Amino acid sequence: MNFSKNITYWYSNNKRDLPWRKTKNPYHIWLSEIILQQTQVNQGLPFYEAFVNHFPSVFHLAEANEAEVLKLWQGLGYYSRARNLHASAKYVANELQGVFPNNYKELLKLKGVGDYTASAIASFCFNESTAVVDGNVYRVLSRYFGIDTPINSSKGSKAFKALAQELIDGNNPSEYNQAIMEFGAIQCKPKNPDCLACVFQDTCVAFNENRVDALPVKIKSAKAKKKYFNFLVFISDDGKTILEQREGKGIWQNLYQFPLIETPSDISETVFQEHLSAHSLLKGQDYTWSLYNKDAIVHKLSHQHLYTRFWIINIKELNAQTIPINSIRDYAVPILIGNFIEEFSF
DNA sequence: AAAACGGGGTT
DNA sequence: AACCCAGTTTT
Repeated sequence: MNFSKNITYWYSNNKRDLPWRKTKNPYHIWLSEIILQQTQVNQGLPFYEAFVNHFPSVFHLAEANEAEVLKLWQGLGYYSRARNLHASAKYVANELQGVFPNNYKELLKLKGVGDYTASAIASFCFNESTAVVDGNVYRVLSRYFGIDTPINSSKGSKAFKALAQELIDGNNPSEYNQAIMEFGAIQCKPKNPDCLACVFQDTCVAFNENRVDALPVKIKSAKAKKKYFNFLVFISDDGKTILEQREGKGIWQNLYQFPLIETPSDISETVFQEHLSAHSLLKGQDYTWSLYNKDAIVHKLSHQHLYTRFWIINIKELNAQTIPINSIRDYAVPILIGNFIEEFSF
């Protein structure tokens, strides 16, 4: 029994029952793969159901507004995935008459579809023998073969892709690709893998050399930078507030937020008062304000730690583009804002 | 080659 | 606090 046969057999006995495993429809597989990028199955599952229900076909998705797509994506993170998903849906619907590309090379042309996702769709839907290499595959291969090349180096990504491609079962690339990922997800886990009940115990290099905990090797990323966000939650006497759409580069592109004052460090109420006095929206206006959260809310992204304060500003009238507070839940917002909206009694 | 890009779960 | 997740794109 070789590696591929063994792992495919393990899969047939241990795989989870997941909705995208009941279909070969490339639209559904594509949706699931984009949603699952850097996202655990349990987190992605409800979003997959929501997208399939809300957009039953690629044409429904293509005809939606980006705002609607972002709203449904709210809370899942990496919002470029949603923007690229929508752009690619338009491309498939309008340029390809709704017919998905049926091979790795053409799939790679879709925005948001890289090497992993193109390989996944090509193999799952069209039985093309292209190996997937995701975080699970890196872990399983580095341990089984005892490879300590950093998985996130360019040398490593090429080497592991080549190895995976050598190992793929050409007779059943779909099952094999899913098998090695599932094996990594539920048995050859990052921490406390179940080596004592592993079918590869005899031949796993890491297990036999006691190097399981040392593999895979990964180059450490830079520490997260701290940022200081002050959100201005305006409340007018006639029930309105202000939401602004984020634009340009950076986090949360095209999502909405309360007007933001970013400062180089955490600020006191005294310093905040100075910012407010200089604010264009409030020139010559009567208003009262209060700080919602005495301790900064720390919102942790992979590369930034956001120290956040919400400042409530009551004002008679707003001379700016406003929205009715009772429609605030229609807008796609970062979960940091969404949590505040749910928590705060307007 | 390195950094940017979210949010949630585990250890 | 560090690490990980069915990665991709930009710098």
